[in-house]
Amino acid sequence: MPERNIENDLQKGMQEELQVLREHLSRHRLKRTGQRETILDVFLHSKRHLTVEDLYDLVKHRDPGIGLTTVYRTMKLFCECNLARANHFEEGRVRYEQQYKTAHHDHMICLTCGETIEFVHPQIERLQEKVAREYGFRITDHRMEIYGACKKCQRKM
Amino acid sequence: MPERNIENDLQKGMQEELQVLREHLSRHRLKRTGQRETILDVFLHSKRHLTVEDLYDLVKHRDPGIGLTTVYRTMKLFCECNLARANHFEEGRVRYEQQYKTAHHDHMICLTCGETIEFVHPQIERLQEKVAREYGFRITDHRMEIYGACKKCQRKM
DNA sequence: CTTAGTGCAAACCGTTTGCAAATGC
DNA sequence: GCATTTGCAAACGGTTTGCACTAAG
Repeated sequence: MPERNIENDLQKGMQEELQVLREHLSRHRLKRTGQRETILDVFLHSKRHLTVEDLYDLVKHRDPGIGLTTVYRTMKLFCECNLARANHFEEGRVRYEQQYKTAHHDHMICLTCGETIEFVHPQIERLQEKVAREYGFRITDHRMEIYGACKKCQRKM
Repeated sequence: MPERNIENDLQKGMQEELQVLREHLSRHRLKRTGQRETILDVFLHSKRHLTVEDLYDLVKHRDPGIGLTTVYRTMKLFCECNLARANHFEEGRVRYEQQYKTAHHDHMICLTCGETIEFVHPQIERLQEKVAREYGFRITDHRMEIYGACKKCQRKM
């Protein structure tokens, strides 16, 4: 495994996520590899809602040897340890966002510029739970997306 | 264009949808074909949330000559005239549901048996509009999906 | 030294497209 | 007749898989 300055990582405040990953790996008798930690680092320092391609391009700057397949496999792994979350918006492909210690939120997606506004509305959350209860349904996950035009794009029209 | 018993169609109560289609076609100088009306008929008589493959299999019973491509193209056409609506749930592919004169609703999807419960909650709808307003966002569409285990499947566990 | 992970190329799967033949207008 | 539609096969784009090789434990 390539050298890694862990002190540096700690300073950047990512000790917890790195630890979550390492614990998950050892608990499942999986291996700690340079690729996995590099991808985690890139993922944690990037903005939200990235495609595997996006991530791959960023990762290549750091280590050009890492393959696209590894990024696919690693993002799936991150989902398993709840470091990432896969969003299937209304395009063909998946977009990942950070999940660890990130409060639940919903999305408002501008169809003109693509901007994604995150929001939470506790009352809506409560009502969702109430509806589920009425149907005897046990929630494991939910999503809400509002599509339309953001403030800026409305002005341009 | 193949023969078609329109009286029969009328009895089945689909005159309106058929008319919507025909009007859309003539308004856009498109052509009325047997395939399109057969697919519409199958679509209207089927249950909700069908894959293009599902539809294709059903259509083949009626007219084995119809190609998969035509079903793809036709479902897109139905979406344009608001007879159908495409749902991108958390699988790779699209599922279509009837849209004409169908009230807006959200989905509760059982991850065990795949059952889809439809529901509406006016208060949630109102709150969504309110949130959008707060951000100066103009809604064109929205979706809400709750994933989990339905009543039946919980009992089995 | 055993098992898991990697990178590459090939496979996959839902969907789209190019094209020649068929059909509606 | 002219433009649109059809069905087929081939292309496409995102994702997965098989495999020989490498590296972690």
